[in-house]
Amino acid sequence: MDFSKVLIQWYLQNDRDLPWRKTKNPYFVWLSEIILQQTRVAQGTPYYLTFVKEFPTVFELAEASETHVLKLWQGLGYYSRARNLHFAAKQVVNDFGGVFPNSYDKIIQLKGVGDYTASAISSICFKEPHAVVDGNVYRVLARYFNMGTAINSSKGIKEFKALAQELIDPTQPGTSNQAIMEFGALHCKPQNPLCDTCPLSESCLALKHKTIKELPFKEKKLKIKKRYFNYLVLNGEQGNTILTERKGKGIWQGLFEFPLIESDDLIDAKTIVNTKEFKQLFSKRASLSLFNEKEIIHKLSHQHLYTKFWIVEDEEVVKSDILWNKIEQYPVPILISNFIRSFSTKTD
DNA sequence: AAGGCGGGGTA
DNA sequence: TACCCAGCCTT
Repeated sequence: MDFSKVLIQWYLQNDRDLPWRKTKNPYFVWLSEIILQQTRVAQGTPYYLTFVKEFPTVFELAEASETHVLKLWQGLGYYSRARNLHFAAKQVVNDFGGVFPNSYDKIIQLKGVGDYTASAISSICFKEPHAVVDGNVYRVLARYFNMGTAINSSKGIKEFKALAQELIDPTQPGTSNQAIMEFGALHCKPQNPLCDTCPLSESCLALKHKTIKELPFKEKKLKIKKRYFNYLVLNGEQGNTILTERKGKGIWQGLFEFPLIESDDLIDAKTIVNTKEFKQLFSKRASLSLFNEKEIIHKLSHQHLYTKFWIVEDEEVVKSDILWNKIEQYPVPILISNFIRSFSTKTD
């Protein structure tokens, strides 16, 4: 039995019961694929259920506000996915007449859809023989064929895609694609793969050459940057505070946060009070107190945020129209969400 | 071709 | 701590 046949056989006996597998509606499959990009099934599943319920068709999603979409996405990370999802819903309505595109070439025109996602949707929903190559596929192929090519090099990307394309079962591309991914997720795992009970162990070259632990190979590691965030949290007498929306490039675009002063290093209250930003927002009689003695280190995949929350009391503050009891309407990063929870707990 | 983009699970 | 997760976009 050849490679794909073995995996499909394994898949039919071991597949998980996941909500998006109950449908071939491309809108739902698309939702699941975007949500699951760089995201574990366990983390993404509740978000999928929320989105399906809130936006039963692409029309509801297209007509929603971006803030609403981001609010439902809050906590899932990689927020450009949510903005692109919303944009793509409008593409489906405006460019495709509200009918979800039915081929790889059309699907990949949607914002936020690359080769992987277009291959997944077109194979699962429309039986087009496009092989998916996600993190699971890289791992399974690198090990089974003992391939040392870096999976994050342009050479590796082409090589693995071509190999996956050769191996796919063209008579059932959707099942074939899901089989190799599910096998990578559950059996040929990153750490401690289950080689003892592997249906491919007889012919797995990495197992034979004892290179399982080295594969798949990835080039270099990214360097983590340190940043220092000082949030100015107005604790207004009228139950009011200030939030601002992050715009432009960088992290958390479209999400809300308290007024932020970023510095090159840890700074004290006196330094903050003397900044232009602080003087613009608050009066001279404003008082400042540190909420967290030890800075909170919020870790993103590419930067560490050393964060202090400063509580500001100011009777004469001018621009403050956000009410604490409405603050949950705004999409905020987890860092801010965690603070709001501990702050409101403390002041209750 | 390289860098940016979250948050959480696992060992 | 280090790695990785149903990747994509911008420069």
